[in-house]
Parts: sequence; structure tokens; C-alpha cells
Amino acid sequence: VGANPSSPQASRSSLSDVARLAGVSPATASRVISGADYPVSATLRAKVEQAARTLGYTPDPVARAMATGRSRTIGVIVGAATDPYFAEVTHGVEERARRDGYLTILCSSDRELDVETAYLRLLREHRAAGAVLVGGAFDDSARLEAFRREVELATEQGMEVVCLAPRPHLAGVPTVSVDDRRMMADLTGYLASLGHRRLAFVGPADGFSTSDVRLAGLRETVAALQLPEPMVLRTGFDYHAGRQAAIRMLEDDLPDAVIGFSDETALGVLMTLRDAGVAVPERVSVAGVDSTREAEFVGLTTISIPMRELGAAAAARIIDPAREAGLAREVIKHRIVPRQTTARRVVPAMAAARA
Amino acid sequence: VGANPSSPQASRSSLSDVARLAGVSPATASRVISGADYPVSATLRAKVEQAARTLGYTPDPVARAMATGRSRTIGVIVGAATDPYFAEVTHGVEERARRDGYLTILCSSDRELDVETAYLRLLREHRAAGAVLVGGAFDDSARLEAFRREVELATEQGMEVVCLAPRPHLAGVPTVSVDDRRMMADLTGYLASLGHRRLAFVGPADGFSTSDVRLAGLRETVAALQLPEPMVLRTGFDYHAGRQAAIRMLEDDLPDAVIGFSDETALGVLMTLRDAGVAVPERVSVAGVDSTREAEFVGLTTISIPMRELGAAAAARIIDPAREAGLAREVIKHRIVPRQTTARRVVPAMAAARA
DNA sequence: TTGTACGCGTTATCAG
DNA sequence: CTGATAACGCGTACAA
Repeated sequence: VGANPSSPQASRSSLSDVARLAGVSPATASRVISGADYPVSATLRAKVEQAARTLGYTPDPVARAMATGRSRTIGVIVGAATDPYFAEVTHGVEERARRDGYLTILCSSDRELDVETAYLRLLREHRAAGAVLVGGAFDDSARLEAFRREVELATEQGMEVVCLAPRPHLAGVPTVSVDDRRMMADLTGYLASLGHRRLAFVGPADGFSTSDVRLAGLRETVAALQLPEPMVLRTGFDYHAGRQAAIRMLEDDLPDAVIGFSDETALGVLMTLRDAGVAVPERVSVAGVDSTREAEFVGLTTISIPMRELGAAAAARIIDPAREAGLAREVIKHRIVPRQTTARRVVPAMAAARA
Repeated sequence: VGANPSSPQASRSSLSDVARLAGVSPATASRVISGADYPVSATLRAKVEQAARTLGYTPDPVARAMATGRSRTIGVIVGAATDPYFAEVTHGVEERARRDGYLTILCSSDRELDVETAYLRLLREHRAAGAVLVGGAFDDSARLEAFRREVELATEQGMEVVCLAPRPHLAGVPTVSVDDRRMMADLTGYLASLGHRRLAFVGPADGFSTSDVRLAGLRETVAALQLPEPMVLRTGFDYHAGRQAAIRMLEDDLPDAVIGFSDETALGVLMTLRDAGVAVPERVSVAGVDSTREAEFVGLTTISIPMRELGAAAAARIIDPAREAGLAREVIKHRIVPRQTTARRVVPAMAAARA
């Protein structure tokens, strides 16, 4: 009779073993081991600790999850695991989690709300301590209700859910992120200050939360500075999307400067333009967002976002919710990182004169 | 009396609820739900399935893990979560795992054997179905014994451990990987065929499994072709290591061609050489290993390794060990991907003539 | 302050 | 083929 018959278990010792060796009841042993703030005499406490050491006892995480409804496990839900931005944030979560013996569960959603919903459910069933929603999302109204419901269930069950980018339809969920609107406004201002007037934005289709906000920031600034209407190319998130956009620009019309939704997209634009013989930054300036390592490698102008720290902060919030219970909406400072893909605009006449 | 008091549980239904509604015993319900190959009459089976549907019942993974000693969870242990190679393999694992409702646990070890050991133990305690050891490792003899012991314990407990790169001191563990020695021999041959004689290798310190093997492959071929002794720069794994190595080469002496331990390293070399005004591939050829997306972006010559497929294969092996029980040491084919950072050697005289 | 006993939700054994 | 029932290892009301 009993479970787990096939495992030749290397004789792991259980809490009752510890209790027996220490000559106390399992309850007392539990109170000592689990660090409960329950009064236990110093004598017994010492005995239990000694016994635990002798037996090399380690609490069983699964049994604990069973009993407490909580496991030392953190889910991180990203749009694409291989995207450098997501990878960096995830690493931040993992490092912080590891410090406290938490396990990090990687959930890559292909930016599908349904997949996020399914993952959230799985995490809840596994009693994850919390979940980090790293990226933005499409405003997929058909799937949205199920998603919200799942977030609600998770929260009700005591899971900590943290957003690392604002989710418009997820009010009440603590969020720590940069100010996308302002960030893009700053970047636009920076490019304008270099003399660029005809701007282009390359990003995902309409309806993606963070992209929409960034685009709004761009448009506001363009309007305020009385620049011409910006070109908007909605080809996607990644490197390939950047390539496509660049090809379209090459066929159509070159702007003064291009802003990518992310470094990935901007890099796609950059490489494709250069391959086609377009001088960057002399003819066209290119800038991205994220400050991934790739961007550093090629000297791409970008906006610095503390990716690891964001991940670590989210993890910290999940591991110890009490500590940072206060702030529900924290804003991280961004910073423009000017590098070699942006430069003062060279007006055609001057260019001709120089040539 | 009882556990989990604080959770306002959204009334999840349990197996006994299903059993009650179906008018059968929990045992029968379990046999139907868990898909055990245990005889249950069609009538009762239908009743249970109906009841489960009505209640929207889902088995509890934690309780299952408790009872069976196995959870639908796969650990993937990598050297650095943000390294593109590891990220890609991890994504492969995740995609395959997701298909079967498995969760992927990301374990980033900073290439420290101790961290790998600790993670392995944590995974075992959490009843992970298996673990994927993705990268190589330093031959850290002091820590090695504990590591091996942990692998052994994991295996004894029924976990599937799979290596995606040979671990010399882990005999008996199923491994699916490329042939590092031959791969590097091929690449060396390729560079030699372009007329390059003075080769350089940039990689981690001595004693790192995969690097040692690759270097051996290089050396063999160099000897066979009677090329001069190669330069070996042991600066590390990543982009920065490549930069350092390049700086040293610039100060010291430029080879005809540089091979990086990985694409990351090679890219560091490439960018730094170009920043310093060294023409690649005209003056120096540069090649890497992995065929990461980054390498594609900048047109780096490299060796193609099917990263996602490797991850997926490892996951498949863990999810369904019976299926592929046979082969314990599978070798994946590699392929040289010539791109724009390698070219036929231009001998100084010719270069002068051309200039 | 300590101990007893039950429950978490399954699976597996053994008796019908 | 079906059903009681004992585990799995822990946390925790409740009684002492």
C-alpha cells in the first residue's frame, strides 16, 4: 500500500525522522524547521536543529506546496524567450529567485494571449508564488476576458502577479515599468534636435499596448515641434520586421531618421539599410529601444532600460510581498544612450558640397 | 483542522467530487482521469468523464507529484541565460514542453558547477521529470564529485538527465550533440582552403570540456596541413572575451583568420577589429560557432547547430523516455555556413598591387 | 509551550 | 472489474 513505489529513493529523511531523533513531536519539529513564529523552547529548538543537521534533512518542497498552497516558484511570461530584451529580464528574475532558492519557470507565449492564459493557469495549479508579465500584449478583446479571469483567479489564490509593462486592461495589477510615452517623446525630441524632420516608426500591428503608447509619444512630440507627419511601418517586433520595413523604405522613400519599437527591430532596419548602401548615420539615423547587448555591439543609439533590475525587482516583490506592498505603480527612469547610428542631419546641399 | 486556510479558493473541484457526482469510488475516477491502463467498464468510464466535464475538473499537479513522485516539469541548466545559444536551446525545450503541458524551469549557472549541483538537487526535490544539461563545464575536480553524486541521485529517483554537450566525467548519461572535434576540424580545413595559414582560436580558459575538444580538432588539422602553430587566446566565452582577445591581437600580431569558441566571442573579435580599422575579411577572416541570429545579422561565417531542435529533442526524451530509449549517444550533423566575414586570403604583395 | 490528529488531492495496493 | 484505504510529507487547529 502507498505511493511512489518504483523509486529506489536514496532514503531521504522526513520531518518525522527528525522529530523522532530529536525526541519531540512532528509538530514541534515542523515549527522549528519551517521558521514559524510559534513559541518553541530554546532547548527543543536546539535539539531539532541538531537532529536535522545529523540527518541532512531538507524539507520537501512538494509536500510543502501541498500543505501550504504555495511553492517557491516564479513564473515569467514573455513574448519570445529568445528576444534579447526578454532574455535579459528573465535572467534578472532567475538571479534574484535563485538567491532565495526559488525556481524560475520560463513561459514563452509567442505573444498569444491564449498561451499566456494557459500558462497562468498552469502556474496557479502548480502553486507558483507569483507570475511576472514581462511584455505588452495585443488588445485581443475576444481572448481578453478569459485572460483577466485567470489573473483574477491567480490573485485570489494568493499569487503575486506583477507587470513589467502596463497592461491597459489589467487595472489593479502592480506594475513597474518605464514611461513609454515620455521615453519616446524624449527620443523624438533628441532626433529633432539633430535636425531630423521626417521620422519613421517601425513596430508591430496596431493594438499592441506598449507600441501604441510609444507611437503616441512620438506623435505628440512631432505635433508639438511641427514636424511632418511620421511614417509608420507596422511590420512586427523582431529583426525580420526591421528588415521588411527597411526594404519598404528603400523602395518607397527614405526618412531622415528611423525609430524602432525595440533594438531588434532597429537593428533589422540598420543592417538592411547599410547592406543596400545607405549610409547610417550620414544619410539616415537609426535608433532603438531597450539597450540590449546587441545594440551595444553595433553601436546603436537606444534608450536604456534596466532589464535585469526590472526582473530582479519583480522577483523580489513576489518573494517578499510585504516589503514593497505600498507602491502599486512604480516608474523606472529611462535614459537616452546616443551612439554611432544617429548624427546631425546633413542637408542635401551640404552633402553635395562636401562630396 | 487542515491546511491552506487563507486561500479563498475559487472552489476547485477535486477528484472525489468527480467520483461522487459520477457515483463511483475515487479509485475508479482516478483510473479514468489519469488514463491508467487499468480495466474500467465503458459505462463507468463515460460517467466519470461526464462528471469531470460538468465540474470542469482538472487534476492537481502538486497532489499528483506527491503521489507519483513525478511532476510535469523539465529543468534546463545553462551557463548563462542571456547567451543567444543557450536562449535558443532553452526556447526549443520550452516549445516542446509546452505542447505536453510541461513547465520549463530555467536554471542559469554562471558556469559554476556548484550552482549546477544545487539546481539539480532542487529539481530533484521538486520531482522534475528531467533535466537538460545544455553546455560544457569546467573540469573542476574539487566540485565534480558532488556534481556526479547529484546526477546519480537524480537518475535513481527516476529523473531523465540529458546532456546536450559531452561531459567527459558523466559517462552513461545520454548525450545528443554535435561532434565538436570534427566540427572544428572542418572549419579549420575550410579556412585553410581559403589560403589562411596563421590561425587563432579565442575561447575560455583551459579545462572547459567543449572548448578543449574544439581546440583539439583545430590542432589536429593544423598539424595535418602543416600550418604554423595556432595562436590561442583564452579570454572567455562572451562578446567581451572576443573584444579582449582582439585587442591583444592588435597590440601583438594579427593572424590570417580567427575562430571564436562561439558566435558571441567571434562577434566581439569582429567588431573590435573593424573598430580598429582592420578590414574583415580582407585582412583577417573571422568565424564563429553556433549560427545564432546575431551571427546572421552581421553576416558572420559560422557553423550551423540546430539549437531549437536540440532543445526539443532533449525535452522529447524526457517527456517520453520509452520512445527513444535506444540511442544513448546521438550525434547531430553540423554544417559550415560561409558568410561575409571569411574570404580567400590576400597575400601582402597582392594587396599592395591592388591598392 | 508541547503533542495529537487531520487534511491537502492523488495514486496504488489489496481485498472483493 | 470495482471499491475501501493507506500512504506521500508537511502544516496547523485544537486539546492538553
